[in-house]
Amino acid sequence: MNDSALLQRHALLHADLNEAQRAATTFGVNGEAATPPLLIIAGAGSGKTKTLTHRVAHLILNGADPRRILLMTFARRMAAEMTRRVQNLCSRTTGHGGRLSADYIEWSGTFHAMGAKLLRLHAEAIGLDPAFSILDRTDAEDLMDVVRDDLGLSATRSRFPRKSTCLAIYSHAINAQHGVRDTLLRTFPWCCEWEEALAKLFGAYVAAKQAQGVLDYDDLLLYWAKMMEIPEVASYVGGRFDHVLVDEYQDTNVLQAAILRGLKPDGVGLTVVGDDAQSIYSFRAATVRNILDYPALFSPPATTIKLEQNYRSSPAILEACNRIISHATEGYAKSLFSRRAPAEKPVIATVADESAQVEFVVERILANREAGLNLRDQAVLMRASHHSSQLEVELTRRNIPFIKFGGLKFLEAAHIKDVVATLRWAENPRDQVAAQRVLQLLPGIGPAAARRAFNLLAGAKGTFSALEAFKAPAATRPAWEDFIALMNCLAAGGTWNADIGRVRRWYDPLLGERYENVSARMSDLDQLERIAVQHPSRSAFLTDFALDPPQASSAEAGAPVKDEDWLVLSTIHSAKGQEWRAVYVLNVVDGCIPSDLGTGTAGEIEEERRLLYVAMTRARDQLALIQPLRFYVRGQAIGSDRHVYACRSRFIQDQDLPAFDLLGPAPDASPGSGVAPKPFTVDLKVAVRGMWK
DNA sequence: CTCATTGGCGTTTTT
DNA sequence: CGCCAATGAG
Repeated sequence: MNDSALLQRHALLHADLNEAQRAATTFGVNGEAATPPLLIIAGAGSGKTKTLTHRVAHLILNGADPRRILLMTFARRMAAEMTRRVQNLCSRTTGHGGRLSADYIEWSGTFHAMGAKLLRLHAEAIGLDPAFSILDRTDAEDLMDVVRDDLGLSATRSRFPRKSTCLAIYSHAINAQHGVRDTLLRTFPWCCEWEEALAKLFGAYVAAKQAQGVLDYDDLLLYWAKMMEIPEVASYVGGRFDHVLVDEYQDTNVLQAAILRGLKPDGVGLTVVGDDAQSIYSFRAATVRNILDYPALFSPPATTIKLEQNYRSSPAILEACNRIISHATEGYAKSLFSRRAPAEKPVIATVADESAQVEFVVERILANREAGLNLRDQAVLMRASHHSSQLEVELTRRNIPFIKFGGLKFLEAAHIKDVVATLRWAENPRDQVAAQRVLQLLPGIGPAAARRAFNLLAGAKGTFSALEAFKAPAATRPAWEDFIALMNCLAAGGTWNADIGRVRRWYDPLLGERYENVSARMSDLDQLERIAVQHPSRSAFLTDFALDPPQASSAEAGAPVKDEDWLVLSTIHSAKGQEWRAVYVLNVVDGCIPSDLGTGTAGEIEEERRLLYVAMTRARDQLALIQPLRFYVRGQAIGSDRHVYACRSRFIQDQDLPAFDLLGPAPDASPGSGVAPKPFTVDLKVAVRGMWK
């Protein structure tokens, strides 16, 4: 291809970008010269993904080697989407895919996935077992529990933090890089009295992980960061990549920032993208300071480019969103604008209670479908996963297909964990959590026997035949030989295609005895099997499955939904980066948004505000915020009707109301204006919570 | 030591 | 109410 034709094609690549997008796409790309650090502040709906993919394509078309690009995104599916789009752009521009297959961007995924890949690659050099297994959160909690028992901390006159809290504290300490004391003071003040015991527990937890050759999620970042603290290693690893690009930078934590600094100390080749107004993961120790302080990290400081034109939402919706975020205490120096045609205002719908909310949402969804809007163009968002349970019942009853993101994951269903644990134990015989789980599936074996059997194995270098020496209880004996044969066979390896089938022949009968809903669970296992065989090896499958479990749970819908069209239900957190033509936000009341668990500090409240902002900015054409006036108190006898009244979310102030159409009984209207059951407004939830103090 | 039952406690978001 | 942990019977 001659030069002018090439130029034309490149012009094509940038043709549908606005000026700021084009600047961000081409910034610093100049032949062989170094690419200085860049920060792209991308407002909601401003074409962030488009800009980032164009930038990657632009880099490649200007000679960057795709194998030397590191592209980190927030979730695995965003990574897949992005590499696909990069490939499309490249092939569209060069005429053919040529050598620019998306496979060439080998280093694309979440921080955790990239950490796992890098650590496995260098495992031997840094003293890790290359076959390390990865503990998901519940596995890590279980291990924490085992260790806590060993230390005798369970016997304290109760009150010792529960295993999930222990892990949360540990995790926060790692990710924020604070000591136990600081972490407790800042984030878990009610656990301060246990500082010493917790420190001991964490030490033992780390030792246990190392003895068993397992890493938890935090280790994937921690060991990576530790690698980067050694200058030779840092420059070796950093030298592997010419360009490092990070999406959703506002939701990274200090450990991740340290990794980036280690990779690219002078910022050359580094691009980060994010929106400080959409930072919603501080519970995971993410800090908005990362993105705010990024430019000053380098000298000269990194260049900042802002994308402020919103292509997603109608002006009416955008106007409402801008108002909501404008109340944020930290000023966000950004003003989104839209050139889309005007459209209907977003709606605040006041309804009597949660049942009426369900009714309202379902009716609207169906009306929209009648009017030509597919179910998949619509989504229902909520603060907490369980807020949609009533709605799920109703959708099922009416045969409206839906898929739910967030909340309980496929991986967390007990029967799935059973099968995966079996594979994991075969892969890593030292993995105690997996071992205990598998052994206790056998009749007659409880925690104690499982432990004895596991210890037997530890002495025998992990050959499962050692289990023959185990004096199995009478109830176990009939099944024992077969079980050993199974594990031996799995451990021998080399038969990955048949592995799951083997496990299931052994496990399926047990499943019937242990659980209800056998057929639904069986079909989950079928699905697991389908996913599994798409992976080249057991190790690849286990890693992928721990880091990126299938998002949606099929528990609800049973079997039916292989339809083309389905409605999306999602937590606001899981809705990040997505958009729909019509969006419904449930329970826009104080106590839900903001959650009454998240109103401790001013910072927490600000994050809840951003959460509402994220929810609202997902909408393209239609947005409805639903506000039930009363909630039934949970945890009371059936038939009684204790309830509490709720107020509109504090984030929507009276002066914002002109940006909305108000439906139903006027929310927070002056007393006596037709809202019969609402002669006064109080938040009884505070009083009800007080009962627990 | 296992398995079933009772009683108490707390109740978000996720890689 | 639903989960988890401690308790009691076999």
